[in-house]
Amino acid sequence: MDEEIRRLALVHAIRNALKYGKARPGPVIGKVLADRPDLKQRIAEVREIVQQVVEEVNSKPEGEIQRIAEELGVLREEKRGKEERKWPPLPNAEKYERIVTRVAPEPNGYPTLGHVKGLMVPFVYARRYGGEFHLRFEDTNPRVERLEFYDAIREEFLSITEAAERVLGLAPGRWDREIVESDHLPELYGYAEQLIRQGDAYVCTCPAREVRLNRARGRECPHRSQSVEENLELWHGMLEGRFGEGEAHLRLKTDMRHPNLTMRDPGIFRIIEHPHPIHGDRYRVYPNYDFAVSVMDSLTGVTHAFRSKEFEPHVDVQRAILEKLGLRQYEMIQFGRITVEGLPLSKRHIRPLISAGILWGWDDPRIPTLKGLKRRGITPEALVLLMYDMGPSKVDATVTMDAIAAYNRKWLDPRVPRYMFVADPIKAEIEGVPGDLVAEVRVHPDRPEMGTRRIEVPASDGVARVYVSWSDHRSLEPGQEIRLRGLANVRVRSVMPDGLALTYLPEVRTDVKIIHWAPVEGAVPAVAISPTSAYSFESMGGFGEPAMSELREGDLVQLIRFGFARVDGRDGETVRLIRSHG
RNA sequence: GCUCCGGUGGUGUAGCCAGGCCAAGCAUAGGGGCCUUUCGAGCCCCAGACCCGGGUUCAAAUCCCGGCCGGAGCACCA
Repeated sequence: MDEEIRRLALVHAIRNALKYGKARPGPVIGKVLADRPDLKQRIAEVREIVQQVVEEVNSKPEGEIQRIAEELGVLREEKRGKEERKWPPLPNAEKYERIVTRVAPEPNGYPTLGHVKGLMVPFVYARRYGGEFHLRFEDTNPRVERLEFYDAIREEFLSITEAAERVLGLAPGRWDREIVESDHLPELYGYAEQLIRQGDAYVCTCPAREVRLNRARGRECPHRSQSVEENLELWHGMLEGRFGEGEAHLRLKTDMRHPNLTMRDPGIFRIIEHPHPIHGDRYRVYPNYDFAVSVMDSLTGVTHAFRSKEFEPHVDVQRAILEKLGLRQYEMIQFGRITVEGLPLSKRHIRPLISAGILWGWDDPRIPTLKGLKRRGITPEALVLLMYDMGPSKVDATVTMDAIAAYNRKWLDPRVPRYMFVADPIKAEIEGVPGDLVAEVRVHPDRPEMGTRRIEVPASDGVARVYVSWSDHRSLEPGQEIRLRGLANVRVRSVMPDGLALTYLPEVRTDVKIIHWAPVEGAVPAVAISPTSAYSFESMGGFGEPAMSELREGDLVQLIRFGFARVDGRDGETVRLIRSHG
């Protein structure tokens, strides 16, 4: 037994010594105990043995340690995996035969980066557990919901789930079921009536201001003691239109002195006199969030419901509703929200910027709506990777545009074609060329299978003309040798304010400054728009190489020495590009 | 005010619930290098952190107590 401990200690001591030069007893004890938790009972013995072993190891010369390591087959410590730690197992997963998760957005606006977490978390878990995943529209406030948002959510969510399947290797298939909550209104009315009959809900006709005050002070109002008959009568009055909006609402009877404010007789149904995007004027009474979400989750078999953590105080309310209705309970899990540094994420911030004409619309590339990110050239794959790395954690996270760019670059770099785009072009004349020049460039430097492209630069009387960018132009000095990438080496003869005179050099050298260029003949006019903040952008005009005329809207490219960009469209001859990031 | 969460490198975070494979992981920004008739990309390397004080324990980023600082929620909205 002791021999076994000694051996284990030796392995870890050697490993520790290899890693840090000298072994320390503390970590070695830790590792021994991690391997053999049963030894915790005999901690004193273990300590002593480890102490001895570590001393022995440290007294040996390095070569000897190497030799022992080889003999024992001890390898250098490798990095350990951490993926599983970010996505911990679902609580009580074993209690359920089949895991069912859902994402439940309200169709009240265009989805943003914030929605990606709400979608990814339940989606990843459903797939991981081989369970079921639902998309449920929480459309119980017709005043703010619009039909176009249902479609926008479907569309954007689909591109995210598809990207997740590709990138994370999840089983394909978007959501297994789509549920529109408002289709279930009659059913929900039934549950409301059940609560009234049980004496667990009452119709309150106090003005909103008074209700608020009473809840804050823990005071009951007279309606609370109405009889079941009275409440049923009033409830039907609500449904039939005998009350106007704000004149009556149905409240759950719980405890007006409950320490959790949201638990003090919360409202569960209210009147909204506004046509519903799907049902028009058919209904005028709608459940509020707590009622709708808990009953629908329970009814549709959801086992693990995720929501962002500002709903935490509502857990009590929802559990109370389910309990009073005798409906099945399920796991409720909170996660932290995502914000993007320096960018407005909420509709109430974005909307005024659009009406003021500062933003071009909900797909403005400067804002983190999914439409905007897409237009900027941020791929759904990048968002999935980012969100997966962030995990389902409960802390609020602020994402920087830099981080989004880093993930996007990682995804895009090995895939997208390269083009040369010269911003703020300066005309350069190359003298002494032996004839027409031709550059044969790869579409992608590391992927020859993507093919090559010929760029021709015709010469007349020994002179060829190209554009180079202003930023390169101003850094050049007469006499300097540079290379026009893929084309030729040249020596700078003179630098004029609006031009450049170069001399052709026949030999190829790559240990000089290499710059990009575009031929004057056949150059494609282009403009690159760089988002700089939610309120501003920078626009740079220039010329691209001839092949850029074939680019179509939506194409993603890397503009050499300029950055990644997405083709936004075309204004006549001019290609309009949006620079995603560097 | 009440209730609930948090404080980990310059920045954003993982780890904490179940103390020991943590002399603390990842990303970003920074520094250095490599690649080259192709890059501002990529690849490699470096540097850098557990809010403070006390306690429990063989062992604390992790548990407990106190302090300081920050955030969120408190609708007939979701």
